[in-house]
Amino acid sequence: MTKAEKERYHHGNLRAVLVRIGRELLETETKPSLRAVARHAQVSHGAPIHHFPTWAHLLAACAADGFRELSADLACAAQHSTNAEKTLIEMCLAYLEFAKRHPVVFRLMFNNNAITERTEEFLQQSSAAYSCLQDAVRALDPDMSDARFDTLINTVWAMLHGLSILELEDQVCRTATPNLKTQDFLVHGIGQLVR
Amino acid sequence: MTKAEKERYHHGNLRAVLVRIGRELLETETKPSLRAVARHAQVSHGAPIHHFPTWAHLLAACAADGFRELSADLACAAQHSTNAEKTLIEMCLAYLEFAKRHPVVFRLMFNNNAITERTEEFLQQSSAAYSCLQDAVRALDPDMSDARFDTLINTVWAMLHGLSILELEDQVCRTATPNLKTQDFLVHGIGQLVR
DNA sequence: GACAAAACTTGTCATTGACAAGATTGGATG
DNA sequence: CATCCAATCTTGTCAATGACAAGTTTTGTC
Repeated sequence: MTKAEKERYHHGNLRAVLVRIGRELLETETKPSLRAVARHAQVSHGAPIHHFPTWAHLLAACAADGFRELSADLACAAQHSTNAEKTLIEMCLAYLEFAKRHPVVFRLMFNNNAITERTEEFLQQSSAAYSCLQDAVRALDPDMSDARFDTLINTVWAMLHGLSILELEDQVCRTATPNLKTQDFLVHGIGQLVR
Repeated sequence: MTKAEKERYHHGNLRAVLVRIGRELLETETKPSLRAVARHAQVSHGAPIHHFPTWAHLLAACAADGFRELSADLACAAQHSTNAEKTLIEMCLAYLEFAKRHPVVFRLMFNNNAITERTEEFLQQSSAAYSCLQDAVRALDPDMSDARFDTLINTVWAMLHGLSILELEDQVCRTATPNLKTQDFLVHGIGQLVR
């Protein structure tokens, strides 16, 4: 049986479809809801409950899916670099790009006001993404002390995430002419931290 | 007429009370709502509408109130320092403390997923708070170039805000023993940026 | 081929945000 | 001081939502 387009009672793929549509509606609609997701998926309003007991669980799944995609982007950005510092910079730029490409889901992923259900899947995917960044920082100097590592990972991630939010909320300060790019601030800031 | 406890038809102070209760419910309840705020304020469910046309407007007012308080905290932190760098550090620590003290409102203030109504009051209070930080950065060297200023303000704010979020979401990495404090990371990071 | 579990539908309920119409109050004006 | 108007508040209503329950269809397993 092809899982493709058969109009059958058992959707067979509903969970993944709900997450995909959920992410779409989050980005495009002002008032996404479980029922709206169900309508777009062409199923009844009660169908999603078997995959997501509450709306919060679907949100957590959308966020987890975002982390999955982010991890992939980070891994992809890392694979073409020669030295460790360039790798880290590339990953940071990929992170920033992800934020700009999926603003709503990005905000959701890191907002514990919205993520009220910290699903197993959510925790797993979120820490997997963190691991990518941690590995890249550790690679700067495999022999660094624990204290140095803590300092680096926390300051780098803070800089990276903070600047992504600034960019997202359109609050990057630009008084100089010609304007400096957000990427410039990011590369400069990370560069200062890792030295 | 004392505006204090008179049980009267015209509340007289309702707008401020709604914001206060709104902020309280945001921090304590899992499912705050316009009607719940009205109940706690002992007014009918229709009363808030004359002060806040929609729930989003009340959220914006709560966020604006948060920015107001943040500005006060920043100003207070700044007034007892001698040199510009120490002043900036003190303000950063106050910012972090504010985030820890009001986690939900803090997340709200900087989350444009939730703030769908960018009220005049909200924009005003938010940029007022930014101004505090900008002034402190400018004071590091009143003669710095625009490019230098842009770089500093954006990296400092990114570090500060990013680390506050890390702390809030309990994702500060601590592998070293004894554990380093979040404040240590912050002071160290800011120190590296301003030199 | 039967049967149990999973997936989906339909129906229902309390709650919510938003709106409308009416009641009450305070203050400005004469 | 009397009047009147606008602001404030109440009550009632409606569609939409999340959550749940009960019933129906399908899948897969023995």
